[in-house]
Amino acid sequence: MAAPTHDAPRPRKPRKESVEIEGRVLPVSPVLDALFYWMAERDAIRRRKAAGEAAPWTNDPILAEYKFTNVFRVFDRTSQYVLRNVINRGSQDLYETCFRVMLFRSFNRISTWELLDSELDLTWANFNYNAYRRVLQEGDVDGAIYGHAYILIAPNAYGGRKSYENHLGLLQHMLEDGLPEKLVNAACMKEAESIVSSYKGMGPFLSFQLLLDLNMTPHFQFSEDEWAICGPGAAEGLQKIFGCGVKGIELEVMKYLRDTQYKHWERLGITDLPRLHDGRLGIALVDLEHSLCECEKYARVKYPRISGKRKTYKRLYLATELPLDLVLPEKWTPRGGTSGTPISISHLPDNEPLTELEDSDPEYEISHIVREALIPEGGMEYLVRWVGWTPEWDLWLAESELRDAPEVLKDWSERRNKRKRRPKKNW
DNA sequence: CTACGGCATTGCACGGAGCC
DNA sequence: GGCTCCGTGCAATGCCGTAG
Repeated sequence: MAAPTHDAPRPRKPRKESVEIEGRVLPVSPVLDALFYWMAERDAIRRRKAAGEAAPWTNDPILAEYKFTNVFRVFDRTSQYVLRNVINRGSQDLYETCFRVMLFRSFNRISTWELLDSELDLTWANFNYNAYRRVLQEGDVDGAIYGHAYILIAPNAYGGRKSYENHLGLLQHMLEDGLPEKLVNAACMKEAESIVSSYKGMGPFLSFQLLLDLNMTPHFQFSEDEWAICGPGAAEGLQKIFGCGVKGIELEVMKYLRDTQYKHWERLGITDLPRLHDGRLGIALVDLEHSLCECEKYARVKYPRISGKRKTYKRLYLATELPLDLVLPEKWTPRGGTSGTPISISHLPDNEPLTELEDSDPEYEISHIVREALIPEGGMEYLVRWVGWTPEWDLWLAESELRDAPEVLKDWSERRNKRKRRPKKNW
């Protein structure tokens, strides 16, 4: 059987590992190992590039071919820009810093920021709705005001006709409402998120992303290892690992992954751990959330048969011409000790092994066939549903592997024939 | 009353088709 | 080969309808 893609050797049966989280027994797919492997290799690529090594920086065909963000959000291109040009430049006053960060993320596009910066004095003290509106109106000639990292919704509640007018209105309203001060007084990021989410147009996910940016400023020291919003991409990634049983307990499952990370690094023989800097090995909760989303894209290519909402991933990797010169918020770096670093890997390695389901029942029972497909080598493969397992555990099996279950094949061919007759009504 | 699903809406990058 | 046109997809949110 030829393996034309990066498809891993296919297990003949569903994997028997499972974990118990929040009282739920969740089966574990190969994407679990892919997650830890992806995080280690993606961050190793970053460090190889930063060290000035020549391309290619990886032997992994998928990481070489497709574009993925960093394990650590702060190293992504736009975050680096925000840190250098939005946060570190200009007044460090609470309202001014927050204003600049919120203005940037309103459009999330470097060229828009630079347009505004070239025309206006980007301070809250001198903010003028109409002046900003005019500049954006002129910048809108090619329709390129918004970046594409997140889909930004123009809240109609702010009286404008164009999206950017509504976003300017939202920004002005948040500042006039004293949002920076409210956030500084919030006890934790979760509380801050509920404050930001109370504004129309700011959902939990966008609020969380904004708070991560604000947390790079000197004014905030929210822990990024205690709480996170599990975005849609990360939730999808979790489902590819643990099945649909993760619904509703995403945060707890992410905490489980954070707490057991050292066990997984060791189990997989990964010694070159991802690191924010040399004083801090491993990943925090927010990095995990970020990585789960990317790993889900990786899994679309590597495990196309583990189904998800989206089937393909097309963004190709293009090597950047500029050498990497990455910066971190000053307060994050470990000069003179560990205090002040927001990411605390305080969770000790947890040596509890994955709970193995008893091997007493090694045979998996086929419930029914879901689909069939001709394979290039000739012959037929069947997508098989297992008794007691959800659709994401469906496996493609060759005809020969179904020899022990002739009644399943018979049932399938009967149902298929019935279905084939139906569309004829249209003729 | 809440919770949840489905759908509309949003801006724009990307990639393929079709044209010169 | 280079250009435009157009469809698709995205780390989202709001709203409305239905189920409980």
